[in-house]
Amino acid sequence: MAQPAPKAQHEMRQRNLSRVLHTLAAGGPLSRAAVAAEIGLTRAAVSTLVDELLRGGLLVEQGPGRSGSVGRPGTQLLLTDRGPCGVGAEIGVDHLAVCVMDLRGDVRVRAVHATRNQGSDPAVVLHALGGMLHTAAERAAGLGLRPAGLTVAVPGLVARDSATVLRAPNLGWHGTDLAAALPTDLGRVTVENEANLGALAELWSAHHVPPEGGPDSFVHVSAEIGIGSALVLDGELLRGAHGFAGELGHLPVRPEGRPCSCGGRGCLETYAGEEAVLRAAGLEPGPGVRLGALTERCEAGDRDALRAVKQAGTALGIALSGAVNLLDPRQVVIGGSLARLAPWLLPPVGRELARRTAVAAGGRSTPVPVTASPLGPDGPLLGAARFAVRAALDEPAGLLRS
Amino acid sequence: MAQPAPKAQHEMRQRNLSRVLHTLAAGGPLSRAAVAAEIGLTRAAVSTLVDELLRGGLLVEQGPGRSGSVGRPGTQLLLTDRGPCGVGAEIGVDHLAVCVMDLRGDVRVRAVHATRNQGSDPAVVLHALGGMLHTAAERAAGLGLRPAGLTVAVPGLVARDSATVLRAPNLGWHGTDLAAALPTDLGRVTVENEANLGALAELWSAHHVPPEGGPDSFVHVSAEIGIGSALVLDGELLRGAHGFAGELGHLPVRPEGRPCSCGGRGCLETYAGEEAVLRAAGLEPGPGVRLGALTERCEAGDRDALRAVKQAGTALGIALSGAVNLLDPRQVVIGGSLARLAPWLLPPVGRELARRTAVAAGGRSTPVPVTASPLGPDGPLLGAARFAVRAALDEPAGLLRS
DNA sequence: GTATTTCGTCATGGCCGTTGACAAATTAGT
DNA sequence: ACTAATTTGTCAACGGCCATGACGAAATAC
Repeated sequence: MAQPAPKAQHEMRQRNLSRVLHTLAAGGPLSRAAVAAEIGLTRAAVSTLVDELLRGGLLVEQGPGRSGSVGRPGTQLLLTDRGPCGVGAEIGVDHLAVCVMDLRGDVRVRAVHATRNQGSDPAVVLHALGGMLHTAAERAAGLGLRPAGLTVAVPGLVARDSATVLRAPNLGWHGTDLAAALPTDLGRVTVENEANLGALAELWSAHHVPPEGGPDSFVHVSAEIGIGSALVLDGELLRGAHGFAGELGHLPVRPEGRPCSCGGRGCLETYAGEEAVLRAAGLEPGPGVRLGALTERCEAGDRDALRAVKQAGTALGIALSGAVNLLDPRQVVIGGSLARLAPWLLPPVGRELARRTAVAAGGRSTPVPVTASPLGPDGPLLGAARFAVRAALDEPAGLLRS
Repeated sequence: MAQPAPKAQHEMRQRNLSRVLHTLAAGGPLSRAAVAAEIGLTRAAVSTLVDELLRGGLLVEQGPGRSGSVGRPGTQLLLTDRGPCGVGAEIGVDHLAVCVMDLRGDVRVRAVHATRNQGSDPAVVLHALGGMLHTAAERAAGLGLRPAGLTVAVPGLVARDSATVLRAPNLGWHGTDLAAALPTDLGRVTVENEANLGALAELWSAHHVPPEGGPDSFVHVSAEIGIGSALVLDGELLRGAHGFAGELGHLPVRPEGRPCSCGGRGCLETYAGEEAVLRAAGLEPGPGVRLGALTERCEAGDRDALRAVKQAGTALGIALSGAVNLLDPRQVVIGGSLARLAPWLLPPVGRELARRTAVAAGGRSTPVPVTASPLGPDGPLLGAARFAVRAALDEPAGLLRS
């Protein structure tokens, strides 16, 4: 009674419109007939859907395209590069970043500011971010783009309402409602953990080829100051009952080992966290001394650095073998700023995984492949923007102009 | 062209029929109006759906029911206790079991045979099981029930096709196609890991109350000879990319500890597996000497037994804290034959979890609750039967008679 | 140049949920 | 006891949406 009963028919139409959009987003230019074959509707039905999307300005027609096969060539359909777009933002420990992505997935506007956000006042940071978003939106408007949604990547735990930062120790924020403090003219605001968005960027990126049978599953490891991970299982991000899933950094690696700030003992973070690794390499952690410095030393062949990374890799491998035994993912992806350490990190990780999962997981002959994400540190920002784009494609009704 | 294009309209109808059935399965007797309110359709639409299901013999009307509120009382609808039913079977290490469940979820026929299946010939065991299924189906027919599907619980890894047992070390089976070797007159045959079915039984059982906001997430621990677990995340069972998810027994607990049969070191199984615990308690593992014997000693206050269980609980707690940090479940459930050890197992498990996850998981004040499943060793069999029932309810088209 | 194949469109039809109204059955109030 | 109010289940009319089948259009194959 309260709400006017969701009309199952309209829902079906919306879903089919959305399926056309997603099919074109995934498969490049396609003809109506190809779309129909892909989503299992008839050509006639797809025609009406496409007409509606063309009139709404979400699709454009390219002239007849392919030849090489018999029959009349189809008119190629493409998502527009004008009109609605997604906006992504990233609040890092030492930078702010913003980018605007059109429906095709191309980044059209991008800006980064180096700032020091550790222990900062949320209001100040969010004001600065708001300014960046404002100028980015203006530049987008110059390209004929209008923002349809904003997604913000933060290095911390986000409540399941996707609006409030519960705990971001590296920023010093607790219980900050970002959605309320950011511009309202960019559409719905979604806040998400940066590791999660990095994993989604990996899942949705063009280089990522899903396995033959259905959606992918992988563990995506990243490291800002702590060690985080994101779990993509059957093509879906696992957020956890409270939104805390993926705390790889606190998997016990040596149960009675070093005490950890979390109150436990022997957590992965105390062996492979940034601070621990830097110390092991003989570097004094501090502002400016981050993983980048370690990477340089490794590239230079510094023995202490190499040894420290190897030890961290071993610890990471032990924790990951737990995750692999538990989740049976198709692969493990090293992303974020850790990706740059991959040349030295992957061998020990792979070694531990091979030791500890080969037979356990049912005698599979080849252990889980471990790869480094080519997106590297760009993952969270790109993932945020694409998250906004996909959210827009999910609701065509709100996008159709006129 | 090959297949006649799935008609999206029929699919909608099927889904709505199924939603009516599931609503009644979950919510006991309801009126048409109540069903309509529950699934968000109009009363008129639900009326046509219900008529179809009544004519098909899947529902029955009870006389007008509730009073106590104003207005005309609705005629109560109920799933039939005749007609289609689900069949569950369990192949254990030392028993075979079969049960028949009607659409309401009531067990109507049940049979257990003690047999020794360790290292057995699959053909012999499956022949015996086939005989039990045959007599169970006959008894079901006497009650007016006709089997609509069979689900088999096995203590081993099952391929993602849900038909083939890849590896069941306790039975000594490898690559056995069960679906092909069982009676074909019981409907579609599904094979599933017993731990997974135990977890689903827990998820679907009447005593299980889902959290206010959406579906539940939990880790369900069980132990046949090895230590297995099943992961229910957001109301869905996680099977893993190869069907091997939940191998809790091979999480590293002491990375350089005891060598494990899997080739790794310090796996949970080497500390908390049945054989390890029995030895630690001073019992010689062997046929007939199983966890039951240990339970008796604990009940009798045997110090060695109590100490062994406590140590196992500590190891289990360490492994589980890894799982909890990674997955952020709403609770941990101890099921299967382990449930009987719960009085002695839960304290050390809870202690380790409290130490190692309290702050890590974002400062939540109360650690994850750990409970014992009241279903105990019945879980897998009941889960199998209910799995078959739910599969039937998912496809009303195949159930409607005449 | 004709046959074949494929594409996109059109008119028709069927299915299905909604809308709005109505009779039936019960409770609340006088 | 009688009326008003409320809720239930049903019916007829309506509208939306996809399927069907046929058609012209545009390319290739022989």
